[in-house]
Amino acid sequence: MSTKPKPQPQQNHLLAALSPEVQGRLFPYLELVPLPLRALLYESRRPMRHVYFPTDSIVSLQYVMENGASTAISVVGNEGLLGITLFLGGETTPSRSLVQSAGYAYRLPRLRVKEEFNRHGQLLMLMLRYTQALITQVSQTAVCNRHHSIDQQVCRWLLLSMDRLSHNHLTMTQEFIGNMLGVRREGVTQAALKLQQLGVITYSRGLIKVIDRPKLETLSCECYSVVKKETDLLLHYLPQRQVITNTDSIPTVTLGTPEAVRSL
Amino acid sequence: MSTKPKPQPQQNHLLAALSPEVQGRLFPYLELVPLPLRALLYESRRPMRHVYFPTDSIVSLQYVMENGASTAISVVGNEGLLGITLFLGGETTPSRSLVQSAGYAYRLPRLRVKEEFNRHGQLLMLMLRYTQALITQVSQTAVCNRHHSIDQQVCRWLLLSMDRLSHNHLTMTQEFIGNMLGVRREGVTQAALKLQQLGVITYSRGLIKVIDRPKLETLSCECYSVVKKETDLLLHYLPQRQVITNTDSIPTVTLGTPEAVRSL
DNA sequence: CACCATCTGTGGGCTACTGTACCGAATTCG
DNA sequence: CGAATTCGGTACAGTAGCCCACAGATGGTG
Repeated sequence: MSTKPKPQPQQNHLLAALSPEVQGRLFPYLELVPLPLRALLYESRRPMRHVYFPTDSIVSLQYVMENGASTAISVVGNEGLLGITLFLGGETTPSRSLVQSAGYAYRLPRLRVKEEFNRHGQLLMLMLRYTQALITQVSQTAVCNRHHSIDQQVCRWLLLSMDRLSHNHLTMTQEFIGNMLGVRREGVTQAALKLQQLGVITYSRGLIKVIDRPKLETLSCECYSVVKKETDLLLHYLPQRQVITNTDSIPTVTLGTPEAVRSL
Repeated sequence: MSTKPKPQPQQNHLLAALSPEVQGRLFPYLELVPLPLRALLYESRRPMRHVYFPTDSIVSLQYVMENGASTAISVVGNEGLLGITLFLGGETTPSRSLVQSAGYAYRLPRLRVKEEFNRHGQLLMLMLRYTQALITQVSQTAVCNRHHSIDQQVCRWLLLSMDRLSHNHLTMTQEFIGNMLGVRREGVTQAALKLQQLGVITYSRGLIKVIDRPKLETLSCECYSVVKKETDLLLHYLPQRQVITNTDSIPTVTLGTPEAVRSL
């Protein structure tokens, strides 16, 4: 606890893009929470209490069917937020939010979001833009599920996950990837074997290292680049974008409550 | 042209849900446009000029891949609108909008939408709610593409389309349904044959009649009902919902310009 | 060190869907 | 009316992914 640097709100692109004025209003209410692997941020059809802004964690939106099979419909990292439902007006969703890569997130109580939302300023605009990027991702998942091979989908998944981390390795088992893509573990094994033989990745017991990222991109289907480009377009050229320069200038308030998060 | 009743703005659920005040501001700018079968409202990645509110037409959001294969990612009828991008802030999308069932829509120039949007009132709220319903539909398409059989998906498609019409027949060929679902025409033929043998539908040369709707629902996967329930929840219990009583009390202004719409 | 749980690799049989090809029936159009 | 086009039905071989079962490998734990 003493060695690791504490994540800063600005590591989340959306929070970073807010003007100092809005940051000043909101940041005092931000609460830093650790997101352990496989924690559930939201259960499906349950009311949500916070909006989460990941700093170094990755969270998947996942739909679980009546028979228990599941599919991830999108991936959210420090480029986005969880809980769009709260400002879209629905309160709940059919999907749930599952932590796919452990890390931290800042969260904001529902009430604060709505309050800021009603000022109709930057936060609204940002959230709406992000919503569109998310829709693109969900759409492309639908397309990919229909038309592309498991091999291609594994590539897409690795790339999407990598983009949301600052290093070239992922901690996830083939079984887990299978759950996310909605395919069998054996299918993922076959895909992983091929990628390893091609010298694109190496892996062992849940630790995947990406060696040749450019090649990984060529092996993926177009779905990855469509999502990537669209997300960059919508979120990377934001007004007021702040680069993280001095990491200790902004006060963060409460330290996390793990047990509040962990529900499975 | 003389016999058919002219569609009224209130046939669109979203327009109908607006208060008289907002209606008074917006309706003078509504333009009625006919949407012929297979017209393209928006081409992918092209700027949009209007938001469309279908009255009795159905429009599909469709993604076309580099190799020409396509998949519909959602269906929009009089419960919704086309052009969410315009208020989400993105201006364009990777998907295109294709008329799936001919009819009419009212459209509003981009500028008017933004103007009304900036008032941060009902229209914003409505659009956001609809956006969430749309996300649900796209998500469920992704799930369905992954896990369900062509038979089930055809059922889902028929039901989603039926819900957006006021009668029990659909005008679409098996080839067309194949394009929408992203499967071969032959697969749709097999599914249609089964449904006909079960006495659920009859069809001939692009005209499908649904005879036993309850049975159709049981044959569909859960994806249909998830979308249906979520949409009802979000949009059917809207504040200020107006029932259409007198159809000629509200003035509509301009008559449509077909050639402006037809781009394929 | 021995054990155990977890993770990964492999094989056989099965099914749904694909690609291709062809044909008849219905409808439209010159 | 005859030709052309569209729509729907059928057949067959090929394959990707599924279900099931089992086995080897790795790493943590008592």
